[in-house]
Order: sequence, then structure tokens, then C-alpha cells
Amino acid sequence: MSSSLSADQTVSAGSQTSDKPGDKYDPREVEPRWQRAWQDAGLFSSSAQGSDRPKFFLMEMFPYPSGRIHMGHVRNYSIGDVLARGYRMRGYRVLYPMGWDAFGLPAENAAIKAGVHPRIWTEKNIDAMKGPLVRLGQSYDWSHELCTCDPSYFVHEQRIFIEMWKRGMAYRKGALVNWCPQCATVLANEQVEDGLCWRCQSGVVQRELVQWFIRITAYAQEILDDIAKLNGKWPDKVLSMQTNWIGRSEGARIKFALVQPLSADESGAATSEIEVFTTRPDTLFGATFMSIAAEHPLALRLARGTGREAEVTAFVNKVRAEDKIRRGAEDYVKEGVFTGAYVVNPATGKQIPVYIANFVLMDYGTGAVMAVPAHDQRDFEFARKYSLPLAVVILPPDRTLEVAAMDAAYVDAGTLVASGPFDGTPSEEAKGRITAWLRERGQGEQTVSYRLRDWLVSRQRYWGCPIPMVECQGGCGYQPVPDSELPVCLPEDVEFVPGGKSPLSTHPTWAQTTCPVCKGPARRETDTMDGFMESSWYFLRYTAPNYKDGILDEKGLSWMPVDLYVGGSEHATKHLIYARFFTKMLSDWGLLPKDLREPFSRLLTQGMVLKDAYRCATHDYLYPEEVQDGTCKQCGQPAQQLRQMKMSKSFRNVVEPMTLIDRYGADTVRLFCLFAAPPDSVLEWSEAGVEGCSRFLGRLHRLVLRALSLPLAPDGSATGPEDLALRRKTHKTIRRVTTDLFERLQYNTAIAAIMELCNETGDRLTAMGQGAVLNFAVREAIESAVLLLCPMAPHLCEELWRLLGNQGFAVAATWPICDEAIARDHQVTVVVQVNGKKRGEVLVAPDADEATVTALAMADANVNQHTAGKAVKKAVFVKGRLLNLVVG
RNA sequence: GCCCGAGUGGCGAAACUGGUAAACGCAGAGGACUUAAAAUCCUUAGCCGUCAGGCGUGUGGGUUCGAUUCCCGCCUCGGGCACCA
Repeated sequence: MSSSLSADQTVSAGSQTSDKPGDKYDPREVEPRWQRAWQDAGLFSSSAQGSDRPKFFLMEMFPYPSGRIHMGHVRNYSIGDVLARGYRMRGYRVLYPMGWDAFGLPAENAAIKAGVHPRIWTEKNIDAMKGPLVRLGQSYDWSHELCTCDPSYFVHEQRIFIEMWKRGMAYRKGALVNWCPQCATVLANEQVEDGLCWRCQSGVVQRELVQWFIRITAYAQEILDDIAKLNGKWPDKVLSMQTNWIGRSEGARIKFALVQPLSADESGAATSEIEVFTTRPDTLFGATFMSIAAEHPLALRLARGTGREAEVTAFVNKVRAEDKIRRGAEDYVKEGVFTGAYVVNPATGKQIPVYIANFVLMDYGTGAVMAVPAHDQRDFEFARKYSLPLAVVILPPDRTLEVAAMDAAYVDAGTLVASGPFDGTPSEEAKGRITAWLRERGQGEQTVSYRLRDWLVSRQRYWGCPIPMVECQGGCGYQPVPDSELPVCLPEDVEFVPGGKSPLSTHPTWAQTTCPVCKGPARRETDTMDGFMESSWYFLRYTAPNYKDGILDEKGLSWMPVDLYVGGSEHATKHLIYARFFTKMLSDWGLLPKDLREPFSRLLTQGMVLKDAYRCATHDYLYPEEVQDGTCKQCGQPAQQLRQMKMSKSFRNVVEPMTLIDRYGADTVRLFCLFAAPPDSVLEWSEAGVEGCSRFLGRLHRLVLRALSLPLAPDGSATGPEDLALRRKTHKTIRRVTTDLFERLQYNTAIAAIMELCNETGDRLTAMGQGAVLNFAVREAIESAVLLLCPMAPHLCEELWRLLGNQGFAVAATWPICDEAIARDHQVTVVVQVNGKKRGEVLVAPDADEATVTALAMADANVNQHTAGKAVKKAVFVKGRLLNLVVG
């Protein structure tokens, strides 16, 4: 123990402004002071620590620069910052960067509304958000900051796009795509939620457009397979969402010959068959009709000349006009119409009718389904509605099926009947056998279908990364912009008008250029990229954001993979799939090490922040201050209290982080976010809970002052039993906090453990009474508590560390190490049960054997009472824990 | 409908590998300090019962000497997917 630690010296060792050590801790003065000190000392630079240390790359999902920090951000960033600070203290080199997901529609909407250029608006917002992040105490290495709307960032994205185009990974295709009329742009599949646009919640419609796609499906299988590698390191929820989203299903493609082949004409090529996709080839003998999508290319042609043309055309047009929401609706009535055409079931040789059905989707499988009404519920209902025949081909193990008596399809496994050579085969086995049989005859083959579609990346908007392609007005088609002309930047002189076309497409000169191949006139692509393109690789660029000689710096990449990624699970099927895909693709290109197949080793998805909301029948959602004694202040009607709604402006239940930090300090706000719930579950906001955290910090501050006011123990020693007990508690706490923080990512229990240590230290000081001295045990307990809490409440702990007479920064101090010899219990409580019920406990050495414990247990009056007069039939003994006596 | 996850005091939660259920915090009750209040400190605290004791982790079963923990069924809530053939 340092001899400088005496009561009078500690007063001057701490803050310069606080002249009375007993003063209440004032975070408003202390926190900015330490924030400056950290910055001046350059403590958070990833290169500040020696290169011999192990690396740790930690990041949070970067924010869209909306201009405001909300509680969700605060929770997200607090969680990350704890580990960034913690790992530094544990001796790691830490890369902890922050950046800006800066392209996106809000900037463009602001431009339309307020006439501010999106770039100016975005830059202003970034400035407005940086201050609060510093004020929160975040320990980012700002030298790695990146901003996706900066040409020095997106120039590389354009290079990646061109490479994708060269490798066939980016292509143009005409398709029915999702169009959001509100945002006036197309959307990718995963950006449509319940038929609504993920950004503006307006209804999405289908449009036939030619767009740019990224061939993510080429990696569908690997993205699916590698989920196994992430098992246990990513939340199960996210992995199962991704598995669902990819939606792999094994089955067969089967060709059904048309009874009347279609000859080539102006509407298409000659066709003699229709192919279906099915996951149940075992039921092929039971296919009694076929259903195809209204969008199927043959839909109208099949009806031609059958006399059913008018009816079919009317039906097809009606279905095609219906939007996605309607077609997906719960009450959507299944309907169909007979085309007049027949195909031949390749198994039975029977002619079966072809229907157009409104529930068959064109963009899954082949857009045509073999209908097996006896064994598929949808087909069953359709068959009953249109009086189509059923054929039972699978029998359940325990009964027979009578077609007339069936009121539902039998969809489970069973044994094949009425299936020719396959009779008696179990249905699972029959899937393979029938597929093989079809294959031999050239009528089908085994295939795999994925629900995952190629990623539609073009957007008809201004504020995004320009797609670096030009379309030759001559005959060269689409060509990439030569590398020497990159980046393709956005024009500044544009006008933003509501609801209209993208300013890029209406700009008088911007799109005019020359073809890089024939030097003739060409037009630039005026669509920009989906914002998710930027976030698909930003973590790679973080490692060397200013690298100029290429897309990625090999040296910087030694930071990869990201050791821990913290963010919300709402990105499970969007950003987190795209980022995994990009990593695999860039690795295949050699831009990343070959063995770097996954970007994020560990993923922590934090829960939402919730708070009660109030609602009045006439005035809708109310701010808390509009409610008085449970009634609406305006009209006096009862205000309904809605428990724990997502914090949102529309529910009027948001808490402003900066207001809160002004009142309680950043440490308190951080501590509450970490203490009130485990990081991955929802956080229920509670003002009282915040008060509680603030009180705890105050208690810790007072505990330190109280300890420092005591005279030093003469020889500093601490060997009495109470001292040893306190030291044991200290080291057990170190062990527990270390595993909770770094392995279990359970901050709430880590904080609880530190609180226990503080309580016990306070109790010890009280127990010492008048003659209390500051001995080694107390000093060790307090210093440990301060260091263990340092990642969570960095400012206060820094202040206390200095008060305790230490020279350097707490955040640069070494993480406490548990001495197992000191932490070991010398006495443990062994529970004594009689017939499984607790009847007493005995205090023994941890390794006391059964005989010792039994002897002590039998001496216990209460235990005796329950065993008296009965024979002990059996005894179960768990060393150091429990003795269970079974008596009869 | 299918796939995940969760249900524990008045509240947020804890219990790590099947071994003392409710640590830690909030709210509550009582007390100390104070002229008083705030702040702070101390005590108390699952439920029933006067006690002995009994009952207690959504619910009904099961396995076990012993179950919040494992297995089966059911209920409720949250999230995801969904005419996906």
C-alpha cells in the first residue's frame, strides 16, 4: 500500500474544483473533465497499445444520422463501451470505431420539405450526434470514423459493384418488383414487411420493371450451412430467422406434357410441357389437376382456342391487378378458373385439367403446382370447390381413407397405395425413388428451392451511392465506368420536388456521358444503390478507413473478424445476411483472406427500450405531463395506462437521453441501462430505477471518502478473520464480474456483485466501530470495486481512482485478477435435508466427508426430530453442498 | 398453421453443471438523525398459520433421494415466417 494514502493528501489528489471532500458527487462537473482528459491522453486509439497484445475488434451497428440520439442508441452503445473499456483493461489492443450510415431517404425528404441539401442536412446531423456520444462517455477511436456518403468511402463500393458486374454477380433483370409509391422507389424483398414499406409503412405495389439485382442466391447454400459455425455465438433467434428466410426446401421438378402442345407464335416459343416444383414427389400418383399462377407465361396461351379465352383473360387480369397485401390477406378467397387445357400425369398417364389459381405464386418454384387434393389442404379445398376428383395415394399407419368421407387432406407420412410399382413404400422413401424413376425417364429431377431471392439493389432516388454504369446509346449495352473516372459523384445542383422522379434522372446534363467502349454517346445509370450496400462491408473498411491504394488494406484486415458486434435483431434478415454474403464473396475474390468466411464472431442483440404510455379516448396518446391522477388534463376522462410500449414518438413515451444525462450524469444513465435487465431482453424504463442507480454511485463515492478519512492501519496488514472474509468476498467478486462481463455478457449480475461487495465493505467499516482503520483488506475491496465498475461508470471510477491516490488513469489500469487461494472458502454451509425437505444446515470445511457431515447433522435438534425413530434407508451426499437423508 | 424465445414476490430481476428459490435493485413498513422536511443510515420484508408446520417458480403429468433447471401434454405472452406447393 502506498504511503501517500493519507486522509489529508487525498483531498488534493482529486478534483481541483471540489474543495470539500465531503461534497456531493457532481457528475456535471466531473464527467466532462474526464472526457477531456481521456481525449488529451489519446487513450482510446487502437494503436495506443503495444502490438504484442491480442486484438479485439468490437463495434455497434452504426446509426443513421437522424440528428438525435435516443435511448435505444444509448443502450446499444453502453453495452459496447463496457466491453471496449473492459478489454483494454484486460490487456487487449482494442479497435472500437464509430461511423455513419449516411445515405438514405430521410435526408432527401428533408431536402424536399426544408430545402436543405441532403449532404448539408446529413453533415449537420452528424455534428449534432457526435457531441452526445462523447458526453455519454463512449470510448471510440475517432481516427477510424467513416461516413458512407463520403466519396472516399463509396468510390470503393462502386469498385465492388463493377467487380460484381464483371463476375456476373450484379445483373439487370425485368421482374415484378416491390414499388413504394410514398418513397417513389423499388424495394428489396426483405424491405417489405407485411406488405408495407419498412421505412414509411405505406402499402407496396407490384410493378414490372427492369432493375439491378445482386446474385445473393449464389451463396444461399453457404450462408445456410455456415449458420452451424455461428451456433452458440449468435442468438438462436437470429439464426432461426435467417434459416427461415433462406427457406431451403428439397423436392423435385417434374415435367407434365401438354395434351395439345403450343406452337410458336408472337406470344412465345413452342412449348409441349409445363414444369412444376413439388416437395412431395411421393404423392405424384395422386395429382389430379394442375394449378398455375396468373402471372405464368402460359396462362393466357393455354386458353386460346378452347372457347374459355374470355373467362380466363378476365380472371388473370383481375388477379394480376390485386396488390401484395390483398393477396396475402387472411380472408383472401381461393379462386381459380379452368384454362381448357390438359396435361398428362407422367405417373398415371391420365389427362388432368390445368387451372389458374390465385394462390399460386409465380416467383416461387416454377409458378406451377401439381395439385394432390387428397394430401394437400389447399388443393383439397380447391378440389371440393370446383368438384375435381381426389385420389388417395398415401395411407396413414392406423386407418384407411375414404375419399367421400374425408373432410381434410391427409398431409402426414404414410404408406403408398394406388401408386403402381411403388405400392407399399413408406412415403419418405418414395420421395427419392419416384424422383429417380422420373429422372430415368427424363421427366423430372431432384432440386432444391430457396425462398431467398436475388437482392434488388437499384433505387430511384438521389441520396445514395451512384451505380457506376453507363448505357451506350449505340450497341455496347451497359458498361462500367472506367476506374480512372471513379468515383461517380452526385451532382450538387439539383432541385428536390415532392413525389417526383429522382433528381438524377431529371438533371439536364449529369447523365450525359460517353461510352467507354465506342466513345459514342451514353447515358449514366440514374438509379442509386440500396443503402444496405454500404452497411454490407463498412466493418471491413473500418479497419483502415483512410487507405487510398485499394478497397481494403491487408494490414488493417488483421483486425478481422469482428470479435463482438452489438445491435438490434431487426436486422436479422437484412443487414446481417447481406454482410455475411459480402464477406464470403469478397473472400472468394481474394480481397479477404480465404478462411475469412464470417464477419462477426459473436453477435449480441440488445432488446428494445420500453416505457408505459398513456392514452385518452378522445386525445389519443398523451405525454406523461398531460396526465393527472390517471385522467386526461384536457378533458378529464380516464387515461388508460398502457404497460411497457416500445419507446416511440407516436406513443409519446420517449425519454430524452441528454435531458437525463444533464440531470443524473452519464454514469447513472449507463448504469441503469446495464443493470435493469440483461442486455438481450427488453429494458423497461423506470425513473425510480434510474434514481436507484444514481444512489448507488453516491453510496460508492461516500464509501471511498469514508475509507479515506480513516487513519491508516499501523502496518497495513489485514489478517484477522473478518479481514480474510472481506478479502475472500473481494476475490470472489473479481471472479464473478470477470466471467459475467466477458463470457456471459450479463452486465446486470456483474453490477449486482459489485453492489454486494460495496455493501459488505461498508458493513465491515461499520463493524470496526470507533477504532476503524484503513487496512489492506478494505483498501483492496474498494480499489477492486472501483476498477470492476470502471467500464460501466467510467467517469466516477476515474475520479475515485485518483482520490485513492493512484497516478494513472483507471481506464488504463490493469483489470483485477482473482487470487483463487484467497477466494477459496474455508467454511461452507451444507444443507441437511430429510426426505428432500430442508431441515437444517451445518457449517463445515469445504472438503468435509459424509461421515463428518452426518455426525453434525444428527446432532441438529430439528434434523433429529424428523429422523427420530426412523431408519435411514439411504443418504445422498454432495460434498460441500448437501446431505439428504431418506428415512422410511 | 409452422419455427424460435419467455412465463419466478407488489415491480425489474437472480439462481452458472439437477442440489439452501427470490441474490442485487426498486417500491413498501418500522426506526435513527432533523424544529420539520429532503438527503443519509439502520431494521424488516414470498404466502398461509398463534406455534409446530404447511404452501410456493404459468398449468397438468412424468423421471429423480432431490426439478425454476430434464422429459411429455396444455395455457398465456412476445418475436419471426406464412396460400412457399
